[in-house]
Amino acid sequence: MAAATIKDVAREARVSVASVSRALNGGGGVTAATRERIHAAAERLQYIPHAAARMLITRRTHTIGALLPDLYGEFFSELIRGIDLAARACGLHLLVSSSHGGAAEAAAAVRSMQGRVDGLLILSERVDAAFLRANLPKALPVVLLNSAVSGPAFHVLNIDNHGGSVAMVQHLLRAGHRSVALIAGPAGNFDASERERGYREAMARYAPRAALSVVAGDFTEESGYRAGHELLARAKRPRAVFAANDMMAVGCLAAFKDAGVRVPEDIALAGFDDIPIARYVTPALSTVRVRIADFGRLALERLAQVIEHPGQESPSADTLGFEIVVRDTCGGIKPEENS
Amino acid sequence: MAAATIKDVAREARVSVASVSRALNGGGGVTAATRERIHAAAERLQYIPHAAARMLITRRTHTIGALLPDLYGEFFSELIRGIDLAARACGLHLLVSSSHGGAAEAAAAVRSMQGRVDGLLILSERVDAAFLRANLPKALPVVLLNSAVSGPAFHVLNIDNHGGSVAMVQHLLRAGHRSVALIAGPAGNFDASERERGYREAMARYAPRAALSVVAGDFTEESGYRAGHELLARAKRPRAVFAANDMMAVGCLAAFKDAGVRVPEDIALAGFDDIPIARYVTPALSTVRVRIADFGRLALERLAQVIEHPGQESPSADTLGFEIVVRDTCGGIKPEENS
DNA sequence: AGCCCGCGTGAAAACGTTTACGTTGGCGCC
DNA sequence: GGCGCCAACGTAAACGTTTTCACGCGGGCT
Repeated sequence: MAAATIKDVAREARVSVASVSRALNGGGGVTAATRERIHAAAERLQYIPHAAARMLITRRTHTIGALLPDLYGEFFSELIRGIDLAARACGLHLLVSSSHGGAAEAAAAVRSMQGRVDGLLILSERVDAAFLRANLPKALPVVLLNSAVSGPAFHVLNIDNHGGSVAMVQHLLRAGHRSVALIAGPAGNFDASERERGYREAMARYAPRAALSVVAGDFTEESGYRAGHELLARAKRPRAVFAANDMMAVGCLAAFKDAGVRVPEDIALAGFDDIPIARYVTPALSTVRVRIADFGRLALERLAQVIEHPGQESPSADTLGFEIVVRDTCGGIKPEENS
Repeated sequence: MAAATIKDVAREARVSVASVSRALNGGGGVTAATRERIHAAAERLQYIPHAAARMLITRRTHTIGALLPDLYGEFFSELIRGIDLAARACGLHLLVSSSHGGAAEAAAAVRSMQGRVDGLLILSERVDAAFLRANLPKALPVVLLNSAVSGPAFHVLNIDNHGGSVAMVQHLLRAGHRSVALIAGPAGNFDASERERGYREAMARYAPRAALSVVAGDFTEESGYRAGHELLARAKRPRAVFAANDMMAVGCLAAFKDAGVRVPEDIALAGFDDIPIARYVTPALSTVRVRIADFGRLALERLAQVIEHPGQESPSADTLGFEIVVRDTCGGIKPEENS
């Protein structure tokens, strides 16, 4: 017993396939009685329209693709969660594809998604304007996440990396820490470079005489752990450390603990993102909160809009706000937690 | 300029569409010279076969669907990561759908994936044998993850929840802790109940005189935090706590810290899963390691096999092994970490 | 009473592939 | 030199929808 087709339903309901299609999709053009009969027949036969056939004629897949980096850590978990929730709400399916190391892999991923999706959500360091123009059909709606690509050609949704960094560094300085070091993110990563820019700018503005101190990281806990040890080994330890994301902050915290350095008494620490575990490490991590799931939701909703009204929406670059969340690792005055 | 179709390529290469199809897909039936010409034409036109049209005739989507619970926490992040990696390796796309609260939602999700996927990976408490028989076409390959469904009807891949629990409880007892409490997972969850079963069995076997002590949780950090406080409030505190997953263990650890209870000196603690952050909390969390990404990979590879050889593979229930990872929270003798 | 309009319905084209089946041409074999 | 066979290639059907168009028919208008 192969799956029932629209023809079977038509025969069962003693109407033409056209009427079946109309009854099931478009509201109009069918008498209430026949619609009833058709629905009953469809029900009886457990009819489910063949998605591919529909895509073929409709040119709509009701699917959006998400191009992501290696899905490591809670950031992406939350991001996908937000996207997926919103997608379900919009009646869209979600096709994910991650871990394209090089531009070539990313290009392959984009190409293989061609025709399977109505639009693309892209979060990738490898992707710039040239890449997009080379690999994407003009018509395919795209929303870029945390991308350096700017200008009026593409829809972009960013986290306020720069603003968040400035605010956090400022907060650390205000809390009385004279020297603030940065554990930077991977080179070439947009978020990382923006956060570093914020750090440098805030230091220049609010602590112009303090020495800058930057140690490399790659957004993983392990790199944060290594960076923590590296900072401790330096001739003059900083009084505070700002990690460019929470995972590195968590790794760094572990390094400090291993070395017997107290946080925040000996060294203060802050992260970026406010991933769920941030509040459960000890001491609880002060961080720059960005509502990651909301970020994903917003991105998808924006994409859905663009898909719905193609060309109509003029490309815009939105930026998602942040909050400074003061917990236990950054020392100084601590207002009550704003949950 | 709409996308190029196979006809355009045929015209450009001065052959029929059939030859184009043969040249690009099947190896045989075309002269080397014409194949060359066709490839050149396809290249020139940037031809990408229309996925839907191909699906329609081929009845293969080259896509697998993953039905998951609410994607909260690192467990799912890792799981999806493993699945996605393996999918790419197999040349398959990944359609994810999460957060089906009730059976009705799950059914809707399954139905809407009908025809869009060649097979399904299902990890859901709501799904049992009856559900599957009611909502799935017989022909659709399925691999069940961590499912109570057994018997020869379905392919199942499980984590050794029971074995891991027994081993960890045994380890805690061997380390000298006389009383071990359990922070249980959500009711109705298969992993949760199996882990609880393991706890009870191990206690009965290795500490038959010790009182059992179980407090409810739901696999989130927050529930672990609450459970931690609840345990401390009890008349007689346990000497060790076994949390049914790492997230709850992390939450519980935070609760103990907040209450000034030292781990492991005052109370030992262990978790389950070995999510990435487990080693970065302080003290580092002892836990039952299951290689989550591998779990996802294995599941996908199994599904790919079933898809490739339909009906041929006889349903089997595999169980993934575990390791006890002794870090700092469980006290007692601590061998060097086996990374 | 005739006309036209609109509504419900059916027939058929179209979407872009794959593939079964013919058709050609060239070549070896008798 | 004719016969048949095989390889290369073309023709057309098929996949399951949606949608356009035509058709018939009833009723309100002039």
